Amino acid sequence: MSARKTFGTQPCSIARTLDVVGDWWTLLVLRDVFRGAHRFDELKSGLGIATNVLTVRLKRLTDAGILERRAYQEHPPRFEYTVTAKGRDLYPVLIALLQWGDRYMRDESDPSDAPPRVVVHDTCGHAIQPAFSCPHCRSEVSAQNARTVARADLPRELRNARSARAPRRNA
Amino acid sequence: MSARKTFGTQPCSIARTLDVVGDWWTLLVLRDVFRGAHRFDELKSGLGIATNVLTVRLKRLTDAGILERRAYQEHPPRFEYTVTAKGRDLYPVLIALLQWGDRYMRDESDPSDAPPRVVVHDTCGHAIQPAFSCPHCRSEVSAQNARTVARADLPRELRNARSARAPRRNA
DNA sequence: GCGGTCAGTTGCAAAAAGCAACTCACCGTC
DNA sequence: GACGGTGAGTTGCTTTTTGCAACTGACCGC
Repeated sequence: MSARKTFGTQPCSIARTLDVVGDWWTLLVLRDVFRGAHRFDELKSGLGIATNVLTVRLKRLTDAGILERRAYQEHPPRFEYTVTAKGRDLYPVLIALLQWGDRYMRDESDPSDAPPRVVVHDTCGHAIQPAFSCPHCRSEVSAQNARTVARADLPRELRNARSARAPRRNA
Repeated sequence: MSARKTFGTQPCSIARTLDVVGDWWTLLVLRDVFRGAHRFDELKSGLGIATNVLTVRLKRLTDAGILERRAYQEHPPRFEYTVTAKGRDLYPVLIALLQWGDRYMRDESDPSDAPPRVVVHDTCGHAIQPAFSCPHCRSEVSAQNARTVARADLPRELRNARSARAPRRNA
């Protein structure tokens, strides 16, 4: 019947997020917007994506409030796409994918196949490898020392994470 | 012609990673394996995924070295799927998706729609919201204060990030 | 020997993706 | 002032992928 199921109704934030950005192209479109490609044609030629697919992706992303579509001239109408605050907050997802790919998806037989992109932290000016860390004890968080549990299973006094506060305007 | 393009040939770690885990189902399968679902049937009924699609996804993930397929009994042959070290390192991707969904994908009109899962850090025992931080200056990394640049564009003395060292066996 | 469980396979219909060609409104230029 | 080029798509057609349902095959308990 349907060629895709919706995950949006699942009571799980991962499923709901994937419902919006979980397909092959969407995150790559976002990656290029982060890198400064804002126009339809830039995205098209940079990604090698079919125009009809790009049209649909851009519409979905703007409908979801992740991108913003703005006319930068009127005659003829021309548009540019920029990330909203909501879209900016997807940056960690891209960083996480980047780091995993850097570690595992390189061609080991090709010595020239170094990761071509590095993350630069403006605050301190260094090329870095950001890592998830615990705001409480500041040590690194990985699948080895963390797990997710149903909120209901947590002892009441440990439910101190204000998970999902209202969308922040800045930072 | 083809209904999907391969990103694996792009010289970009994000693209290469999405080539493996970038579709609608793969990361959800992985999520459930992290949560302790290891058998075909558990995954099937937990996800509501079609069996043929699950078969293909599990095969892709084991071929990619992200999951491991092990017979847990011989007669009749029964298998279980567990994450490898490579698969475990995808945990940050799921965390990143979880946190974004917690912030943006809740139903604001439904007060009972709290995020049902929280991350617990075994090391300190607290429910936490892990954040990407810079190992150098320890401040939070976001799209606001970081960007990716082509490695070649970096001043030589700042190329101090050993990005993508060989796969670690532990931690 | 009957129903139940596990781990799939097979077959078919519907949706999505790829590709190529086309549109429409302008803009610069020869 | 016709000619080519650019930006942002739309349309049409074909190939893949997904969803769904039904079926298989080996065993197990009763």
